[in-house]
Amino acid sequence: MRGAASSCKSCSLRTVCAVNPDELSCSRQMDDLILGYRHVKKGVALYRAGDAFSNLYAVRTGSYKKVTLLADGREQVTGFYVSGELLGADGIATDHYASDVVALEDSSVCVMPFDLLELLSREVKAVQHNVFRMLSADLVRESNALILLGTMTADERVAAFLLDLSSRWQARAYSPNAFGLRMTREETGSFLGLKLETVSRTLSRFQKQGLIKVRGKEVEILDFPGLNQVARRTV
Amino acid sequence: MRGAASSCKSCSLRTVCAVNPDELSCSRQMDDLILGYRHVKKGVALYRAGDAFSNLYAVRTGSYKKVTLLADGREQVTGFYVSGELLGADGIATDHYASDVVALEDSSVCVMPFDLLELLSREVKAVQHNVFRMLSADLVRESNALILLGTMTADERVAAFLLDLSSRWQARAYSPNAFGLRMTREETGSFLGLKLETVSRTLSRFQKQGLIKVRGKEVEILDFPGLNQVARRTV
DNA sequence: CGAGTGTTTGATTTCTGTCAATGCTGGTGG
DNA sequence: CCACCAGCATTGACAGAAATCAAACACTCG
Repeated sequence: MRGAASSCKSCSLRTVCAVNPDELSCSRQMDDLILGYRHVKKGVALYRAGDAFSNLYAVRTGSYKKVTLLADGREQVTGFYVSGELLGADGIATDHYASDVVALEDSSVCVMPFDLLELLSREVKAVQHNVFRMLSADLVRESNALILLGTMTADERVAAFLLDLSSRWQARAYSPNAFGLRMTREETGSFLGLKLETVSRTLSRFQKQGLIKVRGKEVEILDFPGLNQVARRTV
Repeated sequence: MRGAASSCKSCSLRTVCAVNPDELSCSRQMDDLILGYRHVKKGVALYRAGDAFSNLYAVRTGSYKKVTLLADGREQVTGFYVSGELLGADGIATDHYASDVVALEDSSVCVMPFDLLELLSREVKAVQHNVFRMLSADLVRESNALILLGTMTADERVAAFLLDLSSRWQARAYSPNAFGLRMTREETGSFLGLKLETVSRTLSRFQKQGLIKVRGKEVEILDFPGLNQVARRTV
């Protein structure tokens, strides 16, 4: 467990926090912003729906699922988050978080007290701009998820899901060809608006078609153009 | 067409712009912010995906649909917007709008140049806080739409849709019992992830069940508890 | 090594989409 | 003012995709 004294200069999220990672004056101020790290064990909630809102979080390590609950107990995974992504923005509107965020593996976050972030946003234009951009990017991400759920078939959803994961790993300098799914088939299905059996069947069929190789949670993409075609994207 | 000189004091959106509508100093500053009004004829786009981002818009009168396009030409309605609601936030992330927004009837918006909004946000804490809240509220709204598309049956979607419209009309001091749908069955279906025939059938069945009365675009809710039950909400 | 969770696969059902025909309504122009 | 037209809505019959129910299998973690 790292202390609050850790510097943002060593944080892989500097590019998230600062518009320009070379902009030292900014990242120095980010040091004031990051209260510290918080480690979250697999299966444990970073926060729960209804908790009083006070912090935004930036994923440092590991991965998380965001789960939204219905009144009748049904729940849906509304997002997966990996390093560099922002958590907690759904709490700003009502001063209470609107969802549960649970670690899919042992993970950690940077803790950013929102009042400090507001303060810093007022002082440093670049920080303000970046906070707005992060919130807006969240909106765009959710819009894309809406399209996925609203207009796509099961095949298209699974293909798009794999390609999305691939590009996110690539953006983090990991292999876009082979990666481990952190989530179960059920969680994947919940996110994609499908049942776990459908996800499993679809992955199996993709394998038969030579598009991918699956073995449990390990996935390898063998045919990107083919998968893109299934997802009906223009490469 | 009103000019830029119009005052926010006479704008129905003051409660959106200012945290506290009585806070005159704030609303005076909002006058500087609102560049002016823009009228949008039925069927005309307020902005299109890819347009350079420069303004946020607050709906003054009328109603709008937000449409997101897929690469292959398919499109989905990702939201309906009425007075007091915020448009354009999806453009912040990339400096280009990510969707089309089209007026469903002759409508108007307040134009808020984003750079001015950023400036004012840095100067006035209350404005900053409110902008964050509006963006966050957008996120929560989209999360709810995700749940609708991800876990609900056709009946539940249509019931939830009617109840959502009802509460939005009520919040604007219109009758929550009877209102006119501004959107076609096809647009409704696109938003709900259903085909227009399914929407039509479901509405007809709800009417047979005595839950609502439909006549074309006119809807009257006869049995709120019943409709809530169909939507599987806790009143 | 065993228990329990997670995954795969199969058989069947159900819901929603698709295709098709008809009807309504509001706007336009003669 | 009325008739016509085009877009929108309703309804029916049928097909198809994904859910459900069910069983067996594979990991992984004590």
